[in-house]
Amino acid sequence: MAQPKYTTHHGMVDILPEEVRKWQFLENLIREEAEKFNFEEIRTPIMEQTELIVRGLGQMTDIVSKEIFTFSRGDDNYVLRPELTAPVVRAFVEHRLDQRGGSQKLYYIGPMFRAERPQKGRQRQFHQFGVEIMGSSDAVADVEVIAFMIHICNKLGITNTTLKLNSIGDPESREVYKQALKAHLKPDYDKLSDVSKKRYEKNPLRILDSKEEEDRPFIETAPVITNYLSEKSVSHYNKVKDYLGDLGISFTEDPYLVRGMDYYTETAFELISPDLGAQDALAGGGRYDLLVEEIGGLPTPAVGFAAGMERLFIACEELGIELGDGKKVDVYIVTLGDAARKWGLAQLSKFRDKGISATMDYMGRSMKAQMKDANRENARFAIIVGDNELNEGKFTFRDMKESKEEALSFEEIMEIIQM
RNA sequence: GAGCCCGUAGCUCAGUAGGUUAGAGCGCCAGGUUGUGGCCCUGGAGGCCGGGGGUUCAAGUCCCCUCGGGCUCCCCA
Repeated sequence: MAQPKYTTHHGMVDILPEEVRKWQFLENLIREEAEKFNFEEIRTPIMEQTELIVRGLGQMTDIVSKEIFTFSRGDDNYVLRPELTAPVVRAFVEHRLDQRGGSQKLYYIGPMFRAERPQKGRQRQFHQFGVEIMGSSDAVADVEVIAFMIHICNKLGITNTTLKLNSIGDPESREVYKQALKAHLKPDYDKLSDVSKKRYEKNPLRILDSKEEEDRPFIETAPVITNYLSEKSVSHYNKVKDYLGDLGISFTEDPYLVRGMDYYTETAFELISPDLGAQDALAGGGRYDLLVEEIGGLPTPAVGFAAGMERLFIACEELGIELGDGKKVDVYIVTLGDAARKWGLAQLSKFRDKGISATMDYMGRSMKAQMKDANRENARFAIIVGDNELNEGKFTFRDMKESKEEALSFEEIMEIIQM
């Protein structure tokens, strides 16, 4: 096919009507279930101040250093939001949501932007939903967040996932661990893979995540972060595991699980699916007890997660799960001649006023073509109108599924459809 | 930023060792049924074979460049 003159930007996709049905289904599900958990929706702008994202996620993170879309206008620096935790925290601080009392339970759905090379389960504009609980340091909050994440997957029918769990403690103990890890790797530095060498100074924790075969022996013998946690961190982590057990949520402890944003503390988790290909994380999250203060608010512990909506669709697809219904309409008015056409147009609003969906042909086509169209639109009923019907006040009312029809007055037709 | 694979109708794809006006199925439009869908039959529209250059008497088919897409590494949802 000749390439069209105008196309979407690289990594950005149109969502066409058939697909939108799935999206609406998922969005509705998320909203319904979030309400059951007593989360409230929050919506923030697509663009934020660049400084917020840089400070929030960390200057050295991959997202900030190479994946954000930024531009400026006058003195203002804009960034297309790459995630929503930092913006939600910004809103929390800006509007003093802490003053509403108690802990704040928020959820969100919307597009995010990262300038990466697209591949399966990865786009430059993609969609996430997620929740944030702000103000509680209790392990109950961690577990509710995780429970909601799993709950949505279960509702969709995605049950073959693995919950990976870890605690990365507080910054102080993490720093101690980092030094211990580097000390462990130093003698064998030359044998490490190239990527791991680069990470050695920049972000040694990520070496634990390495998929390179040559790093294996050194990772296996490496010290484990769990042994470097403070008493408080250990206690918190144990409670999380305990409560998860009470809820019957199984998990796999992964002491090598390290997440990408600097703001994470204590609990870290990921939900992995075997159906996603290389990008196997359906959702991920954790605690960020220091972020609110970092952004200028009062010290406020918080925990949250984000899930990739496109990835949920991929998982559903692989599992053969169909989301949403096909298109359909209650009534299709088939008209013959100008008078019938005029009449049909006027009746449409009468149906719609009663909550009945109705449509008709806009192209002045033959009756056969209109019937074909009614079939394609999945109409439940067709009303056929010509001069005869108009004169007699009786219309041909056809049940498309049953292939039965009879002559009825408009009032009788209304009555039947409303049943 | 690096690597691998792929670009023929709206969609899924055929196109023989390079050789006359480029094909199929589905979809779309119309007719077969002078006022009736889903099945069937017939016909039609729709392709500068992603674009440019080269080799050749001849290129969808071979070579180079370029654009676009997919997947992978890195990293993340």
